[in-house]
Amino acid sequence: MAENKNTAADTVDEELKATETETSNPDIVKAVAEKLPDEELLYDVAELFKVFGDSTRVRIICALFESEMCVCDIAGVLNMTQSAISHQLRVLKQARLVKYRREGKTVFYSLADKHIQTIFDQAFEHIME
Amino acid sequence: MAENKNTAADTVDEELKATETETSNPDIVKAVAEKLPDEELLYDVAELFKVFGDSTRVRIICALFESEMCVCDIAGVLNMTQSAISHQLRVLKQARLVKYRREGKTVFYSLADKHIQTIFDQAFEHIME
DNA sequence: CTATCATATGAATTATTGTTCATATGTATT
DNA sequence: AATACATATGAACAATAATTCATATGATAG
Repeated sequence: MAENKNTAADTVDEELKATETETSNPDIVKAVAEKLPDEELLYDVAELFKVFGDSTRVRIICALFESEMCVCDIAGVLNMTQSAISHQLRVLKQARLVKYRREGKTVFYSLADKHIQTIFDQAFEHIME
Repeated sequence: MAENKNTAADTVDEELKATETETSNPDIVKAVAEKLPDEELLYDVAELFKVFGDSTRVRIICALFESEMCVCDIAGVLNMTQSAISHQLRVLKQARLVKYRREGKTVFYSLADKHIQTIFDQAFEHIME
Protein backbone atom coordinates (compact mmCIF):
# COMPACT_ATOMS: atom_id res chain seq x y z
CA MET A 1 0.00 0.00 0.00
CA ALA A 2 2.05 2.95 1.26
CA GLU A 3 0.31 5.96 -0.21
CA ASN A 4 2.98 7.99 -1.89
CA LYS A 5 2.63 11.72 -1.71
CA ASN A 6 6.01 12.88 -2.92
CA THR A 7 5.15 14.55 -6.19
CA ALA A 8 8.48 16.19 -6.86
CA ALA A 9 12.08 15.86 -5.72
CA ASP A 10 12.04 12.29 -4.62
CA THR A 11 15.77 11.95 -4.56
CA VAL A 12 16.49 14.41 -1.74
CA ASP A 13 15.55 13.31 1.78
CA GLU A 14 17.24 10.86 4.12
CA GLU A 15 14.74 9.22 6.47
CA LEU A 16 12.03 11.72 7.26
CA LYS A 17 9.29 9.13 7.42
CA ALA A 18 8.18 7.23 10.51
CA THR A 19 5.39 9.67 11.30
CA GLU A 20 2.02 8.66 9.97
CA THR A 21 1.00 12.29 9.42
CA GLU A 22 2.95 14.09 6.76
CA THR A 23 4.72 17.24 7.81
CA SER A 24 3.21 20.36 6.35
CA ASN A 25 6.49 22.14 5.87
CA PRO A 26 9.47 19.83 5.35
CA ASP A 27 11.94 22.69 5.01
CA ILE A 28 11.12 24.20 8.38
CA VAL A 29 10.99 20.77 9.95
CA LYS A 30 14.44 20.00 8.71
CA ALA A 31 15.85 23.38 9.71
CA VAL A 32 14.46 23.20 13.22
CA ALA A 33 15.55 19.59 13.63
CA GLU A 34 19.10 20.56 12.76
CA LYS A 35 19.10 23.46 15.17
CA LEU A 36 18.03 21.34 18.11
CA PRO A 37 20.79 20.76 20.67
CA ASP A 38 22.38 17.35 20.91
CA GLU A 39 20.12 14.54 21.95
CA GLU A 40 22.35 13.91 24.94
CA LEU A 41 22.25 17.49 26.17
CA LEU A 42 18.47 17.59 25.89
CA TYR A 43 18.27 14.36 27.83
CA ASP A 44 20.51 15.79 30.55
CA VAL A 45 18.39 18.92 30.81
CA ALA A 46 15.30 16.79 31.23
CA GLU A 47 17.07 14.74 33.89
CA LEU A 48 18.04 17.89 35.76
CA PHE A 49 14.49 19.18 35.74
CA LYS A 50 13.21 15.77 36.74
CA VAL A 51 15.30 16.04 39.90
CA PHE A 52 13.75 19.45 40.56
CA GLY A 53 10.31 18.06 39.82
CA ASP A 54 9.51 16.66 43.24
CA SER A 55 8.22 18.78 46.08
CA THR A 56 10.28 17.01 48.72
CA ARG A 57 13.47 17.75 46.82
CA VAL A 58 12.33 21.31 46.14
CA ARG A 59 11.82 21.79 49.85
CA ILE A 60 15.21 20.32 50.65
CA ILE A 61 16.86 22.65 48.15
CA CYS A 62 15.02 25.67 49.48
CA ALA A 63 15.99 24.74 53.01
CA LEU A 64 19.61 24.54 51.91
CA PHE A 65 19.33 28.04 50.44
CA GLU A 66 19.16 29.18 54.05
CA SER A 67 21.97 27.17 55.53
CA GLU A 68 23.97 23.99 55.36
CA MET A 69 22.25 21.31 57.41
CA CYS A 70 22.60 17.77 58.65
CA VAL A 71 20.21 15.05 57.55
CA CYS A 72 18.21 14.90 60.74
CA ASP A 73 17.71 18.67 60.75
CA ILE A 74 16.46 18.59 57.18
CA ALA A 75 14.09 15.86 58.26
CA GLY A 76 13.02 18.11 61.12
CA VAL A 77 12.40 21.08 58.86
CA LEU A 78 10.31 19.05 56.44
CA ASN A 79 8.72 16.94 59.15
CA MET A 80 9.60 13.73 57.35
CA THR A 81 11.51 10.58 58.24
CA GLN A 82 15.28 10.42 58.10
CA SER A 83 15.07 7.60 55.60
CA ALA A 84 12.95 9.50 53.13
CA ILE A 85 15.30 12.47 53.30
CA SER A 86 18.35 10.31 52.93
CA HIS A 87 16.95 8.67 49.81
CA GLN A 88 16.23 12.06 48.27
CA LEU A 89 19.64 13.41 49.22
CA ARG A 90 21.10 10.52 47.33
CA VAL A 91 19.22 11.61 44.24
CA LEU A 92 20.45 15.18 44.69
CA LYS A 93 23.97 13.92 45.27
CA GLN A 94 23.94 11.80 42.12
CA ALA A 95 22.76 14.84 40.19
CA ARG A 96 25.69 16.78 41.67
CA LEU A 97 23.30 19.34 43.11
CA VAL A 98 24.46 19.01 46.69
CA LYS A 99 27.79 18.44 48.33
CA TYR A 100 28.46 17.19 51.82
CA ARG A 101 31.07 17.15 54.53
CA ARG A 102 31.33 14.79 57.43
CA GLU A 103 31.83 15.96 60.99
CA GLY A 104 31.92 13.08 63.40
CA LYS A 105 28.74 11.13 63.11
CA THR A 106 26.79 13.79 61.34
CA VAL A 107 26.89 14.73 57.68
CA PHE A 108 26.24 18.27 56.57
CA TYR A 109 24.72 18.94 53.18
CA SER A 110 24.86 22.12 51.16
CA LEU A 111 24.14 23.23 47.62
CA ALA A 112 26.81 22.57 45.05
CA ASP A 113 26.13 25.31 42.58
CA LYS A 114 25.12 28.93 42.17
CA HIS A 115 23.03 28.16 39.09
CA ILE A 116 20.51 26.36 41.25
CA GLN A 117 19.49 29.55 42.99
CA THR A 118 19.19 31.37 39.67
CA ILE A 119 17.05 28.66 38.15
CA PHE A 120 14.76 28.64 41.16
CA ASP A 121 14.50 32.42 41.20
CA GLN A 122 13.35 32.37 37.60
CA ALA A 123 10.89 29.58 38.35
CA PHE A 124 9.40 31.54 41.24
CA GLU A 125 9.10 34.58 39.02
CA HIS A 126 7.42 32.57 36.31
CA ILE A 127 4.87 31.20 38.70
CA MET A 128 4.07 34.56 40.25
CA GLU A 129 3.88 36.01 36.72
CA MET B 1 7.68 4.07 76.88
CA ALA B 2 8.44 7.22 74.87
CA GLU B 3 11.93 8.18 75.94
CA ASN B 4 11.77 11.78 77.01
CA LYS B 5 14.76 13.89 76.17
CA ASN B 6 13.49 17.36 76.86
CA THR B 7 15.58 18.37 79.84
CA ALA B 8 14.67 22.02 79.96
CA ALA B 9 11.99 24.34 78.60
CA ASP B 10 9.25 21.83 78.09
CA THR B 11 6.56 24.44 77.70
CA VAL B 12 7.82 25.98 74.45
CA ASP B 13 7.35 23.87 71.28
CA GLU B 14 4.22 23.19 69.20
CA GLU B 15 4.47 19.86 67.42
CA LEU B 16 8.03 19.29 66.38
CA LYS B 17 7.92 15.56 66.90
CA ALA B 18 6.85 13.10 64.19
CA THR B 19 10.45 12.35 63.25
CA GLU B 20 11.93 9.36 64.97
CA THR B 21 15.35 10.96 65.01
CA GLU B 22 15.62 14.04 67.17
CA THR B 23 16.82 17.21 65.49
CA SER B 24 20.26 18.25 66.54
CA ASN B 25 19.56 21.94 66.49
CA PRO B 26 15.91 22.86 67.13
CA ASP B 27 16.52 26.59 66.84
CA ILE B 28 17.95 26.39 63.35
CA VAL B 29 15.32 23.88 62.36
CA LYS B 30 12.59 26.21 63.44
CA ALA B 31 14.18 29.26 61.83
CA VAL B 32 14.68 27.53 58.49
CA ALA B 33 11.20 26.04 58.58
CA GLU B 34 9.73 29.49 59.04
CA LYS B 35 11.74 30.93 56.19
CA LEU B 36 10.60 28.31 53.71
CA PRO B 37 8.20 29.66 51.07
CA ASP B 38 4.55 28.69 51.29
CA GLU B 39 3.79 25.03 50.86
CA GLU B 40 1.64 25.88 47.85
CA LEU B 41 4.34 27.87 46.09
CA LEU B 42 6.86 25.09 46.62
CA TYR B 43 4.38 22.62 45.23
CA ASP B 44 3.82 24.79 42.17
CA VAL B 45 7.55 25.08 41.56
CA ALA B 46 7.88 21.31 41.71
CA GLU B 47 4.96 20.97 39.31
CA LEU B 48 6.60 23.38 36.88
CA PHE B 49 9.87 21.48 36.96
CA LYS B 50 8.00 18.21 36.61
CA VAL B 51 6.65 19.46 33.31
CA PHE B 52 10.19 20.32 32.22
CA GLY B 53 11.38 16.93 33.41
CA ASP B 54 10.60 14.88 30.34
CA SER B 55 12.84 14.79 27.31
CA THR B 56 9.96 14.83 24.84
CA ARG B 57 8.63 18.02 26.36
CA VAL B 58 12.12 19.48 26.56
CA ARG B 59 12.55 18.79 22.86
CA ILE B 60 9.19 20.34 22.05
CA ILE B 61 10.09 23.45 24.00
CA CYS B 62 13.49 23.73 22.35
CA ALA B 63 11.88 23.31 18.95
CA LEU B 64 9.49 26.13 19.79
CA PHE B 65 12.45 28.35 20.71
CA GLU B 66 13.17 28.35 16.98
CA SER B 67 9.72 29.00 15.63
CA GLU B 68 6.02 28.58 16.16
CA MET B 69 4.92 25.24 14.69
CA CYS B 70 1.92 23.08 14.00
CA VAL B 71 1.46 19.73 15.69
CA CYS B 72 2.40 17.59 12.74
CA ASP B 73 5.59 19.57 12.17
CA ILE B 74 6.60 19.15 15.78
CA ALA B 75 5.96 15.45 15.33
CA GLY B 76 8.14 15.60 12.25
CA VAL B 77 10.98 17.34 14.05
CA LEU B 78 10.95 14.87 16.92
CA ASN B 79 10.15 11.91 14.71
CA MET B 80 7.26 10.86 16.93
CA THR B 81 3.58 10.19 16.43
CA GLN B 82 1.06 12.99 16.28
CA SER B 83 -0.79 11.47 19.21
CA ALA B 84 2.21 11.45 21.52
CA ILE B 85 2.96 15.07 20.67
CA SER B 86 -0.63 16.11 21.14
CA HIS B 87 -0.75 14.54 24.58
CA GLN B 88 2.40 16.35 25.62
CA LEU B 89 1.18 19.64 24.19
CA ARG B 90 -1.84 19.26 26.40
CA VAL B 91 0.45 18.99 29.43
CA LEU B 92 2.34 22.08 28.32
CA LYS B 93 -0.92 23.89 27.67
CA GLN B 94 -2.29 23.06 31.13
CA ALA B 95 0.93 24.38 32.62
CA ARG B 96 0.43 27.59 30.64
CA LEU B 97 3.80 27.12 29.00
CA VAL B 98 2.54 27.22 25.42
CA LYS B 99 -0.15 29.13 23.64
CA TYR B 100 -1.80 28.29 20.35
CA ARG B 101 -3.69 29.79 17.48
CA ARG B 102 -5.89 28.04 15.00
CA GLU B 103 -5.58 28.59 11.25
CA GLY B 104 -8.03 26.46 9.36
CA LYS B 105 -7.44 22.85 10.17
CA THR B 106 -4.02 23.33 11.65
CA VAL B 107 -3.10 24.59 15.10
CA PHE B 108 0.12 26.50 15.68
CA TYR B 109 1.84 26.31 19.03
CA SER B 110 4.33 28.73 20.51
CA LEU B 111 5.90 29.46 23.88
CA ALA B 112 3.85 31.51 26.30
CA ASP B 113 6.56 33.10 28.35
CA LYS B 114 10.01 34.68 28.28
CA HIS B 115 11.00 33.08 31.59
CA ILE B 116 11.08 29.69 29.93
CA GLN B 117 14.05 30.63 27.80
CA THR B 118 15.88 32.06 30.80
CA ILE B 119 15.28 28.99 32.89
CA PHE B 120 16.52 26.74 30.11
CA ASP B 121 19.57 28.90 29.47
CA GLN B 122 20.54 28.55 33.12
CA ALA B 123 19.92 24.82 33.00
CA PHE B 124 22.16 24.44 29.96
CA GLU B 125 24.84 26.48 31.68
CA HIS B 126 24.58 24.38 34.80
CA ILE B 127 25.01 21.18 32.85
CA MET B 128 27.97 22.43 30.86
CA GLU B 129 29.47 23.75 34.13
C1' DC C 1 35.09 -4.53 72.14
C1' DT C 2 30.37 -3.00 72.79
C1' DA C 3 26.72 0.20 72.78
C1' DT C 4 24.85 4.13 70.72
C1' DC C 5 23.79 7.50 67.46
C1' DA C 6 23.59 9.53 62.53
C1' DT C 7 23.21 8.20 58.10
C1' DA C 8 22.72 5.00 54.12
C1' DT C 9 20.53 1.46 51.57
C1' DG C 10 17.75 -2.70 49.82
C1' DA C 11 13.17 -4.55 49.09
C1' DA C 12 8.41 -3.95 48.73
C1' DT C 13 4.45 -1.27 47.85
C1' DT C 14 1.80 2.28 45.84
C1' DA C 15 1.18 6.00 42.81
C1' DT C 16 2.27 8.52 38.72
C1' DT C 17 3.14 9.04 33.99
C1' DG C 18 4.50 8.46 28.76
C1' DT C 19 3.25 6.10 24.74
C1' DT C 20 0.21 3.43 21.75
C1' DC C 21 -4.08 2.31 19.66
C1' DA C 22 -8.53 3.41 18.49
C1' DT C 23 -11.66 6.86 17.97
C1' DA C 24 -13.73 11.47 18.46
C1' DT C 25 -13.90 16.46 17.38
C1' DG C 26 -13.60 20.20 14.42
C1' DT C 27 -12.65 22.57 9.98
C1' DA C 28 -12.65 22.98 5.12
C1' DT C 29 -13.75 21.33 0.39
C1' DT C 30 -16.66 19.28 -2.99
C1' DA D 1 -24.40 16.00 3.41
C1' DA D 2 -20.19 13.47 2.67
C1' DT D 3 -15.22 13.15 2.52
C1' DA D 4 -10.70 14.30 3.96
C1' DC D 5 -7.47 16.07 6.92
C1' DA D 6 -5.35 18.06 11.45
C1' DT D 7 -5.75 17.65 16.03
C1' DA D 8 -7.59 15.94 20.52
C1' DT D 9 -8.72 12.46 23.77
C1' DG D 10 -9.95 8.05 26.41
C1' DA D 11 -8.42 3.52 27.86
C1' DA D 12 -4.83 0.34 28.55
C1' DC D 13 -0.22 -0.96 29.36
C1' DA D 14 4.54 -0.50 30.77
C1' DA D 15 7.92 1.86 33.09
C1' DT D 16 9.49 4.97 36.74
C1' DA D 17 9.73 6.71 41.18
C1' DA D 18 8.53 8.21 46.30
C1' DT D 19 7.86 6.46 50.77
C1' DT D 20 8.01 2.96 54.40
C1' DC D 21 10.14 -0.69 56.95
C1' DA D 22 13.91 -3.20 58.28
C1' DT D 23 18.59 -3.38 58.48
C1' DA D 24 23.40 -2.18 57.32
C1' DT D 25 27.40 0.97 57.61
C1' DG D 26 30.36 4.15 59.90
C1' DA D 27 31.83 6.90 63.76
C1' DT D 28 32.27 8.06 68.65
C1' DA D 29 32.17 7.26 73.64
C1' DG D 30 32.68 4.31 77.48
